[in-house]
This record gives sequence, structure tokens and C-alpha cells, in this order.
Amino acid sequence: MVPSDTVTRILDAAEVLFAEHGFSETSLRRITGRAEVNLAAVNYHFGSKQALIQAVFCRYLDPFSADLHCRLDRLEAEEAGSDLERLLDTLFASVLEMPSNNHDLKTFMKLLGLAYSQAQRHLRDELRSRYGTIFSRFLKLLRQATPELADDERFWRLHFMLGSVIFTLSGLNTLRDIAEHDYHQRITIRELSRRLKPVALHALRAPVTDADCSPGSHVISHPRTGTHS
Amino acid sequence: MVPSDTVTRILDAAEVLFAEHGFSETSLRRITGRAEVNLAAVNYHFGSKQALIQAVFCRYLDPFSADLHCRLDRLEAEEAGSDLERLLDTLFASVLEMPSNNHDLKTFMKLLGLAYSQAQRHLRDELRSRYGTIFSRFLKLLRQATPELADDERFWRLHFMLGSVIFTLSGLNTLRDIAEHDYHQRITIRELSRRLKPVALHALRAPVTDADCSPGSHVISHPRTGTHS
Amino acid sequence: MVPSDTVTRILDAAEVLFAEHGFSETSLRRITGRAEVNLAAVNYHFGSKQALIQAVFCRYLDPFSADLHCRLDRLEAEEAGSDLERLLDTLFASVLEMPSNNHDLKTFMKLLGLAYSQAQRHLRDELRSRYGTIFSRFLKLLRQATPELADDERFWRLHFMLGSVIFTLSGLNTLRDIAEHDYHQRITIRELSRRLKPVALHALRAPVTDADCSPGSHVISHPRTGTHS
Amino acid sequence: MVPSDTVTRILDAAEVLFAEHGFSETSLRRITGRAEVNLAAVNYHFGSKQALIQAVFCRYLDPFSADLHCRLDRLEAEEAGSDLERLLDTLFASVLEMPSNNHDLKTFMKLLGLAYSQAQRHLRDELRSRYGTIFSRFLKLLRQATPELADDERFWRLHFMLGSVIFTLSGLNTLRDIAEHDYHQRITIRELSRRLKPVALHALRAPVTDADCSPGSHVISHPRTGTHS
DNA sequence: CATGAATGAGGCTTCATTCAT
DNA sequence: TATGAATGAAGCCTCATTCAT
Repeated sequence: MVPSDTVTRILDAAEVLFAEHGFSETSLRRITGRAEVNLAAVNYHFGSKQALIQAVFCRYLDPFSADLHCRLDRLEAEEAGSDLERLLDTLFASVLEMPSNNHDLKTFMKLLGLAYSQAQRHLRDELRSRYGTIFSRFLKLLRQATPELADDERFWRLHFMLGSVIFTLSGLNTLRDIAEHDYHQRITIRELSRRLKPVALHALRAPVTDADCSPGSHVISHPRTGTHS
Repeated sequence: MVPSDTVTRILDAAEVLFAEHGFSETSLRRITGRAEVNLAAVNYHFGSKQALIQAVFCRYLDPFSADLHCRLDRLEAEEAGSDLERLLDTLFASVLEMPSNNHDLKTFMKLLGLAYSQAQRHLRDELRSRYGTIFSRFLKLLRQATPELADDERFWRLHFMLGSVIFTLSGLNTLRDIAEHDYHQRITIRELSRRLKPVALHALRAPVTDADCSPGSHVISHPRTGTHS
Repeated sequence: MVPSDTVTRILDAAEVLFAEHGFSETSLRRITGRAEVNLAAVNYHFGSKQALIQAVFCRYLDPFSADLHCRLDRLEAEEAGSDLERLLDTLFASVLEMPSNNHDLKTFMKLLGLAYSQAQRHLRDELRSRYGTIFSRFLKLLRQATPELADDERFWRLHFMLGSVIFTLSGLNTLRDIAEHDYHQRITIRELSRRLKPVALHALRAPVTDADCSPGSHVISHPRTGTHS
Repeated sequence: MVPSDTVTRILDAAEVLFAEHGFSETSLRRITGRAEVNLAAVNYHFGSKQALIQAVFCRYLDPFSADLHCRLDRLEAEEAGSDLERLLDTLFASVLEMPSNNHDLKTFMKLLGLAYSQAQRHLRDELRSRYGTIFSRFLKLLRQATPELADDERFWRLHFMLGSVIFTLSGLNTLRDIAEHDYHQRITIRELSRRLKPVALHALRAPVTDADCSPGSHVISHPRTGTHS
């Protein structure tokens, strides 16, 4: 049951190389070379390259999914599931404090970005079927926390937010370089999540514009913000 | 000066196939096959696959860049450059009403998503050097429109927003399918932009949290958190 | 350690085809076709075409180098190292009686000619670094055998001689045809080496002209020359 | 009749590039690029790449052939045709003092080396048929100058000598680098020909060994040398 | 007379995968 | 269980050449 050393070495190498160069751009040769295992080992242990890709994700997401379930259990036990801010905090905490801390969060976020943008339908399908449960659970709590939003509006806003996270974190290296160059400031993922939280919070709470949004409708204020400051 | 028929056919085919399958996953053979031109034509007209990729982007972004410049000129002529909502409206309008409407916006957004997530450093470098001017101009106006934000904070928020746009639009097909299935509602890009606007507006205007906000922090008050620490 | 059958077949085919058509003019397709192995086998076993070229040379020169070392050992044991004629005899014998007599000397000489004339810098560098030792050893003995020559003079004469050998042997087919046609005489390599020896011997021992010897110079006396000066 | 500028430019570029990289390794694209003429110009003016190669040789060898004929005329007029040293001097002078001195001798010697070693049968055939006359004439004079040699022996010795010249000059850059590194001496072609002459002279005059030349037959001296020292 | 466009053939290399050992 | 050898497919690119203009 314990994954052999070979399997682990392959997964470690693949994780880094996939994140760095993309799936198609990373050959099995390179992976096995870095892992210092036989070229045929990937097909032997995983069956195919696609299966390896999925295994890389599962190794990360399985514990994450379990961890997030735990935290949501606790949140519900405290009957705080409908507090939007606590819900977001819980999510952020689970992402940031993943137990498998020998793995790089940035690396995995890059992989997640690739999974969405690259033509890896097989991967998205797998992820959806395997982690649909936890996603649905989170979405349900989010609905309780934002009862003022129509379901479809919430759906889109959640994905806006998801886009912010994945895009920013998956391109972190590039963006960090720019930021460092322009603002002389090296940012960590923790700091980034600190910056992201209020943005996500207010984005989700923004009032809905019921009609078109042609210029002139800029009377929108954001009442709830006042309570925080 | 006028691009030959062959050149146009190649660009058209490449645009669609790249968006659909990614850059590495799309072979020149397939592109030239779809374009019904000779395999060597790509190398003849563009020099390499990388140059073709860049050309696909430039064909779209050059007119866009020009159009946005025009609109920003008008905006400044009206002395409305520092109105955040008008500024966003201008950007949205430029994106949505691109003259070359024979090109699919969704397709291009997918390409943009790929450009950021895939390992195409050459492409990002090219885009940055070629469209840095218009980006800087927009950023300068955005600074006037959001004077309360520190430069670095604005930088990151802009990219949060960018992530929302690119992620949502580049995965539009998938997301639209889900939304249609769950909420029985077929969304258009126009509607999506209507939904996005208030979110972007409030995201940019969200108050800055001055200290760290890791779980347990006190800035944002949520009483029960105390029990965790 | 033992070269697989596939490796040997590739080397055999490459040796002949390279000698016959040159390096650039011989495609891997043709080599693998003649060797009746898979096209990818060359890259699998050798890594690249260049590496294959070098391997062809090494397969021949490694045993040759070892053999010549042996013979020079024996020569020095007999304290005959400084006898020019014995030294040349030793070299000739080593070249002519190479153990791997399943390989064609003529073929290899052609390859050697190509190595020098074609633009294969990588090959020359490799040969120099790999066989510099045996070359230096021979040169050292040659210095003892021709103490009357300045080092640089000896260097050039050695290469004159080398040119004679390589040029003649590498073009042997053509020249032999002409000779056969004109002088009705089919020559073997052994006979050729018999003809070459006195020429090499006297070329090396030729007196040095101390000044320039542009037309009309007087250093080398041959009666009729006097009528010119 | 006067070759157009385009033709000259192509020949100039081809001459240098062929010498530097070989025939197969030099593409028409590169030639026309360097010559700054249209890619199709080569096929337009010369018909094919092979024809261009031949044209490069003819542009050099035609005047050389004419010049050598002249010099041999004068030599015969002086009834000095059978003087070996004067014959060699004449040849050397013709080679060294070619009228078309805007062309590099070294460059051309490299080309000649390539012509012999590379698989350019078409070229060798062309050269033989076009310059066979002057070669025969020289050979006839050489026979008069070395009456003691059997025809076949002379034939081979002439080619030994030719090998020395072509090999040394065609690989001049490489050899010069070595010589410069080892003996701190930068040699010119003129100096090289000074070194070559006595070697050629004595090589041609070396006594014939009538039988085998196994070790032990080293009683051979070279009587004429004695008269020099 | 000269050229830009286009082409079919073929170049070397790399890929993921399979299989006998 | 694990691997070295081998393979068919396909990758991108460059070639010399042709042809309509």
C-alpha cells in the first residue's frame, strides 16, 4: 500500500516539471530522468502519461479535500457556516495550511491553472467527478452566506473569484517579477491571500446591477463596507 | 502590405485550433491541413511556429490597442479619465465592440488564458514589449481613478480582475454549459460583462486591510475565531 | 559492454555510406534502411547524428591507437625509437595490419579525409582530444629520429606526409582506376605503402632551405639551376 | 557578356560559404542572403546548385589554367622544361601569383580539398574534362624532368605531392591554429610553399625501393642530399 | 529580367509506448 | 518487479526548385 520509492520519485519530479513547463511540454523522459528511474517506470506504475497527470493532482487534492471537509465540519458545528467571512477564512486556511507542506502551494496552483487552461478535458472531467462533492458542499454553504444573490449570479461571481485566485497564483512567478521590479517588493503567497480576501469579500457582496451598465449609473456605493472600517 | 490569402487562412486556422487545443498540442500539420495550404507555408510566411503564435495575437491585439487608444483619447478629452466607472466602461466597450468582429472574442480570451498559463515565455515577453504602452496608459488612468490605493495594491487588484475576466471568458464554453444545465439560462458575453462590472468596481474599491488577516487575525472581526487560536 | 547487434549494424552501414557519400549527404534514413533497423534506433543508441559519426571513428581508432601503442612499446624496448625508418615501418605496419581487418582500410582513410576537409569541427575536436596522446607519443619519437629538423619544420612535414597518405588512400578508387587504365597495373594498398615509404623518408630528411626559395633561389644545388640565377 | 552584378555577387558569396561550410552544408538561401539577391536568382542564372558549384571553380581555374599555359610556354621557349626545379617553381609561381588576386588562395584550396573529398562526382568529372589538357601538359613536362622514374611511379608520387598540397592548404586554418599554439608562429601561404618545395623535390627524386621494405633494409641513404650539406 | 510566393520532399529529432527478459 | 531495447508516429524545420507575374 505504501507507494514505492519509485512512485514517489516520479510524482515529485512530475509535479515540478509539469508546473514549470506544462503537460505536453514535459516528456516522460525528462520526468524519469529527473526522478532517476527507468523510462518505462511511468507506464509500468501509472499506465500512461495521462494517468500520471491525474495522480499528481490526486496526491495533492485528496488530502486537501479531506482537510477542507474537516474544517467545514467544525464550521457547521459552530453554526457559523453562513458567515461569509468565516467561510472564506476557512477556505483560505485550508489552502494555505495544507498538511502536505513538503509540497509547494505555488507549484500546485500553477498546475491548477494549467488544468483549466490547457486542453486537458480528461483531467477536468476527472477532477469534477472526484472533487465535485466538496465543491458542492462549499457552494451550498456559500449560498447560505450570500442569500441575497441569485443562484446564477453567485455561480458567476464564484468563478470570477476563482479566476482571480488561479490566474494570480498560477502566474505568480511572472507577476512577482514585475511587482518586484516596479514596486521593489517581494510578495509571499500569504501576503497575496491577505490582499485577496477583502477583494473577494466585496466582490461577492457587490450589489447587482439589474439592467445595462451604460455610463451614468455610477451611483453605486457599497454600504456594507462602512461597517468594517 | 495586404496579407495574402494564404497568410489569412493560416492565421484563421491557427487561431481556432490553438484556442481549442493549446499551442503545443496543435501541430503545424493540423493547422495547414485545416487551412488547406502547404505544410511549409507556415515556415515560409512566419518563420517558425512561435512566430505564428505571436502573429495570431498581434492580428487581434494591434487593432484592439489602437481602438482603446482612441477611446482613451476621447475619455481624456471629456476630462473623465479619473472616473473609475467610465474608465471601466471604456475598457469593456473596447473589448466588446472590437471592429474585427469576424473574430470571436471568446476564442481570443481563451488564447489569452493560454498565453498566461502555458510555458510560452517568448510570447509573454513579446506581448509585454508590444503592448506595454497601452497597458501603462490604462494603468495611469486607473491610478487617477483610484487615488486611495497604493501602487502595489492596485497592481495586484488589477490582476485579480484580469484573472476573473480571462479565466471566465477562456473557460466560457465549459462554464456556460454548467450554468445552462443548473440554472437553465444561456448567457452571452455581453451579459457576462454586465455581471462582471459591479464586481470589478467593488473589488477595486474594497478597503485595504492594513495588517495581516490570516485566520485568527483581529482586523476583521468574527468573535468565534478566538476559540481556534 | 558488448555492442548489441543493432549498434553494430548501424555502425557498419554508417561507415560505408559516410565514406561513399560524405556525412551531410548521408541521411539517417538511408543508414537505418541499409542497416535494416528502426529509424529512431540511431538516436536511441547514439543520441544524434554527430555522435554516430564520432562513434564510427572511435570504433576504428580505439583499437588502432592501442595497437600502435603496443608496437611503440616494443620499439622502445629495442631502443630503436630514434631510427626513422624503423619508426615509419612501425607506423605503416600498425596501419596495415590492424586486427579489425573486417574493416576496410580504404574506407576508413576516406572517412579520415572527410573528417579533415568537411566542416566537422566537432569531429576534429573530438579526435584531437581522444587521440592526442598517441599522436604526441609518435611525434616525440619522430623528433628523436629527426633531430636535425626544427620543431615547426617537422610539424609541417609530418602533415605533408599525412596529406599524401590520406589524399591518396581516400581517393584510391579513382586513382587506381586511372592508373589501371594508363599503366595497366592494379595496385594494392600494400604496394602503395611500399611506394610511399621512400617518398616519406626522403621528404622528412630533405634539407631545409634556410632562406626563401622563390623561383631562382640557389640553396638547393642542381646544376641546371645555375643558368637561371 | 560581362557577368551581371548579381552573378558576381552570388559567386563571391558562394565561394566563401562553400569553402567555409562545404557544399551540402551551404544552402542557396544562405548564399543569396549573403549576396543580397533574390533566392530564385541562383536557379535563374545558373540553373541549379550543382551548376553554381562548377561555376565557382571555373571562375578561378580558367584564368589559372591560361596563366599556367603561358608560363609553361615561356619555360619551353627557354628549353628549361625538363628542369625539375624550374618546373616546380613555375607551378608554384602560377599558383601563388594568380592574377585574380582579389580571390583568396586559401579559400580556393579549401574548395579544391572539398572537391576531392566530398561526394561530388559531377564536379570531379567536370574538372577532369575541362582541365585535363593543362594537367596532361604539366605531366608530360614532369616526365621529361624525371626520366629516371617509371611512369606509374611518377604518377603515384605526383599524387602524393598533390595530397600534401591540397591537404595542407585546405586544412590550413586548422593546422595554422595548432602550429601557432604549439610553435608561436603564424605562417603564410608563401612560407608554406617555401617549406613545401624541397620536400616535394626530394620526394620526387627519392630512390625507388625495388622490393619489400621490411625492417632491416634501412641502408638506404639519399646520395644527393650529401651534396647539399 | 527578376522576384515573391509557394511547394513537395526530406532532413533530424523526440515522443509515448511496448515487450522480452 | 523492473528494465533496457526497440519502435512507429509525429514533431518542426529546411531544402532546392518552380512558376506566375
